[in-house]
Amino acid sequence: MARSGPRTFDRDAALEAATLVFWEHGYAGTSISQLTTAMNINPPSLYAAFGDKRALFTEVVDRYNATHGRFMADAFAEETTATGLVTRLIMGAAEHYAEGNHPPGCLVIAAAANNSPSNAEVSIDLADRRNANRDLLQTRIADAISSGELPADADARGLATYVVAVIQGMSQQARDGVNTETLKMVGEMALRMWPVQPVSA
Amino acid sequence: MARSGPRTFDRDAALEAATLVFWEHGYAGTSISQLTTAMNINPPSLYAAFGDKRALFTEVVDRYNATHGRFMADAFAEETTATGLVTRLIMGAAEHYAEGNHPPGCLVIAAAANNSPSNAEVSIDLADRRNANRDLLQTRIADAISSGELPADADARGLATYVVAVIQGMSQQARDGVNTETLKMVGEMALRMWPVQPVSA
DNA sequence: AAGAATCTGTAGCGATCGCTACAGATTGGA
DNA sequence: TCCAATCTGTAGCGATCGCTACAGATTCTT
Repeated sequence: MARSGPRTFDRDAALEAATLVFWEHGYAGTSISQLTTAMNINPPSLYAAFGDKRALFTEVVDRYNATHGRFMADAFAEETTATGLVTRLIMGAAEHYAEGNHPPGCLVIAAAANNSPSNAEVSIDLADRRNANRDLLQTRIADAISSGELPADADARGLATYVVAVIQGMSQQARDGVNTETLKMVGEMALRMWPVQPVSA
Repeated sequence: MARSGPRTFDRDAALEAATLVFWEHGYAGTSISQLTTAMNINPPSLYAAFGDKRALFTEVVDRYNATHGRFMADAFAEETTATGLVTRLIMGAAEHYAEGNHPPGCLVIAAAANNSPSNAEVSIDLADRRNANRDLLQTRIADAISSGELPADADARGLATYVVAVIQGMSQQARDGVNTETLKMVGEMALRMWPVQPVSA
């Protein structure tokens, strides 16, 4: 491998490799040694290209949201009704969380679950992102209530928290080995309590 | 503190202190130093009384199930119908997961979410316990289907996985700051899709 | 009364952690 | 052509990790 001149490793491929390791083991369960082995670079290259472990992790989370977890942002961007959005979020989780060609579940939910006090900021960052998603969903549901799409007595916060809880539970079940078929069944059951049923295509 | 003779620290109180630290930070996020500070003993006392970090963690999990998480075992032991059992499990989670006088959520769900390969057995142990709970619930639901309590076309595995996913999601939401009132709302929504509604007392 | 057993505190072990100093070596610009 | 800039590899830093050797000191048994 070259020892000078333009960077010779594929930064994007290295970042994807780091994503898989953090996704499986979490921030606290992943060492620099594991990362450099997976990324096929040495520590000084990791630090030169990414900053430090925490900066790399932040970039990994951004990348995850732009790739593997993109179905959520797409659902928010493309669905115009709360019912369509929620259906797509839940069934998207069912479809993606146990695909088998990457670690199961969701990185944003799982990767900072256990941290020491010295790494608390990592956990807080991911909690903030999850809560921002729930708040966005709550806003969409509140809009649907205001527009008459959902019943006036529906509770936006409760519904948003329920949907997020179901998705987070599906992530955990996927990590516990549950397959896509069962996750889809869970998704369908979860949607049975939705105030209005989506029109079948 | 005495330096000989009968053990002078309260083993049970020390174990409870360790439970709280593992519950909040998880196995990988908790150091021996944090444990000995919380338990108010020195490392040799910890090792003499509990074995090693992993053995202590196993004992902590047993203690958690016998105390804070006891509502689940009680529900299995005392409810005679699947509908009563599921209602009690979900509403018990809502009631207990955000009490405020201990870390939020469920230790069995959260405390081994991130581990390095060298600690994989810790994660496997907790996953096995969670899956054993889901399997037990599936058995109870299957029995209810056989006995006619639930419709013949109900899917025991799907229902059990749904219930466990909801409980796990509620644990994660509690850890993300959601309060008991909202968790109860989520529990009630989750139960709306149950094949039969419980008779109100 | 004395000694064995036991519990505890102090100090520190070897290993691993996140990270970096420094040198090798290539590329590109002056 | 030469030198600055940059990337990389090797070796290893200080700190922290899980854990323990050893000594202090009390209790209990003989």
